[in-house]
Amino acid sequence: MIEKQEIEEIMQKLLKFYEGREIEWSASLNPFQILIGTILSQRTRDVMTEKITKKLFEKFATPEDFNKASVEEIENVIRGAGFYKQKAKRIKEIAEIILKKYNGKVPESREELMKLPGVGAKTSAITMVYGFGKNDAIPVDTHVHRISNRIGMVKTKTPEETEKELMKKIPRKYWNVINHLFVIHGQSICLPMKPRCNECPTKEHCRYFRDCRKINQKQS
DNA sequence: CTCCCGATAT
DNA sequence: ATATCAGGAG
Repeated sequence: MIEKQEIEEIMQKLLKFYEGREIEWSASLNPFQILIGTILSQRTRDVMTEKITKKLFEKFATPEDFNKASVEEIENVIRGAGFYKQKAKRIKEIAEIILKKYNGKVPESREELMKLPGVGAKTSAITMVYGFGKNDAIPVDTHVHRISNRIGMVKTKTPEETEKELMKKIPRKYWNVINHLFVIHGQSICLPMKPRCNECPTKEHCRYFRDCRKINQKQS
């Protein structure tokens, strides 16, 4: 298992490699929009998510807008995203809860966020990090889970375990960048089925690369 | 563990 | 044709 010192090196290499590719989508959105956009992104490719969130926020922008809209109206806009019926229903419920229980403001704690329907560990963490600019959580999505296991930073079965282990091993200064960094990495190089290990800036640290080499080269 | 669920990559 | 995608609830 890889320990802290080496993790520091890996993070620095990734930061340098992806320098200049900062987050642009969250900058223009408020916490409520980050929350809704993140729900839409669940198990949905982000090219699709981007298209849909843009359309959606042109029609409805505030909790009031969503609360007034019908579930069918929301469905019609977000159709194309995975699980769109569930998401439409949950988005409307969230808008109502935020209006009535939280006075129109997105709750600024993970516990409260996770009480909302459709908001679990990952979505609440994303909202804290990108919506409120906090670094008290590590958003673990499929990319963070896959990559941290491949490299050998953790050895875990579930994203929840991964977050717990990563919080022990990753210095806090990286907590609010690791998600974005690993998502870019996971979409461009550390692909799920056919990773481009030859192009990877972390290959000399990566257990997956090492073991994969030993057996044979299936690089592209 | 299953279900939600459409779009796209392989 | 199958695997996977910025997952979460029951």
